[in-house]
Amino acid sequence: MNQPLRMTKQRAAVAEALQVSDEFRSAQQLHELLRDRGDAVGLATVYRTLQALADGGDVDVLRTDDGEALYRRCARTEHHHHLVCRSCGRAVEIDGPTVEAWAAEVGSTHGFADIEHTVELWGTCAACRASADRAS
Amino acid sequence: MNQPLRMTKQRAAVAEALQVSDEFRSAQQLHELLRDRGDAVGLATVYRTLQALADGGDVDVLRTDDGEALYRRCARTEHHHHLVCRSCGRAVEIDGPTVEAWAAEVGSTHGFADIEHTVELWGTCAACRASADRAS
DNA sequence: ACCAGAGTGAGAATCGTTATCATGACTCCT
DNA sequence: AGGAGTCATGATAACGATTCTCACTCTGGT
Ligand SMILES: [Mn+2]
Ligand SMILES: [Mn+2]
Ligand SMILES: [Zn+2]
Ligand SMILES: [Zn+2]
Repeated sequence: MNQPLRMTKQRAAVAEALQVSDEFRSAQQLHELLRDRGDAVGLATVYRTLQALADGGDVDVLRTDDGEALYRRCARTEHHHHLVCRSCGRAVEIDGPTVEAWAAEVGSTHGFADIEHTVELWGTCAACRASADRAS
Repeated sequence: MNQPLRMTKQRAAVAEALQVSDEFRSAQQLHELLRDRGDAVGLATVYRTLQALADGGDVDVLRTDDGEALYRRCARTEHHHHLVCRSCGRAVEIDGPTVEAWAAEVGSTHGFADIEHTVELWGTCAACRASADRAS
């Protein structure tokens, strides 16, 4: 039922690139990153691989304010949320202890089913704040 | 400094369309809706108007899982969140009493500044559930 | 009525993402 | 090793949402 999912050097390269950085990256950023590093991989393959990883729950995906998808290999595989730096993508994994229950309750209270929730925090990390100061 | 913002029949039509429905709608949906209703408005104008309304805080914007922007004129103008039906866009305005404080705290704890948060709940409303049953 | 300038809209241009499809790589069998 | 069958890749075309252009049309104030 499930395709074998072969391990190719391309897929390995994409996975590697994700391991390395702790930041959320777009498909295109990863594509460039790989090109620069020498492990050129077709853009289409980058997208395909990311999608596969996302479907398998191996990478987290979130959307920028303007709709661009960002990917990150998180340390934790269980459900969690993020505090992401708007300018560099650096992210911290966080829990919303109360949020989980609250979401489910609010949902059923209003007669909705199959509730899912989106909870992401955005901010500017200390490092980016520092370099912004330097530039002013 | 701020342009006058003239009232044209197009802007009125878009605003009207938003008043009417209680559901989150995409720019294109609104465009069609207006065309059908007789008040044809150029797609570009629909986008421009929605953007202006959003900037002015008069409509709320949220992003679909696949990045499409949805707009809704909410009853409340203060900060709030939504429980949205995945299939019809119907939405309920909700508060995340604890969430607000939690978000700010988590942010500063990790050295992030200018914290913003995204909290949206998705589900299937009772009405859509009913019509889904009927179809099976 | 008149005019300066904001607003409009058809269509071109962007841009992220997905679909095609011919070519290449891998697996398994003989 | 040789070959069939299958999955994967990648250049490129296609898409879909959104934005940009720019010539033309209104609005609002005098
Ligand atoms: Mn959660
Ligand atoms: Mn909030
Ligand atoms: Zn940063
Ligand atoms: Zn519904």
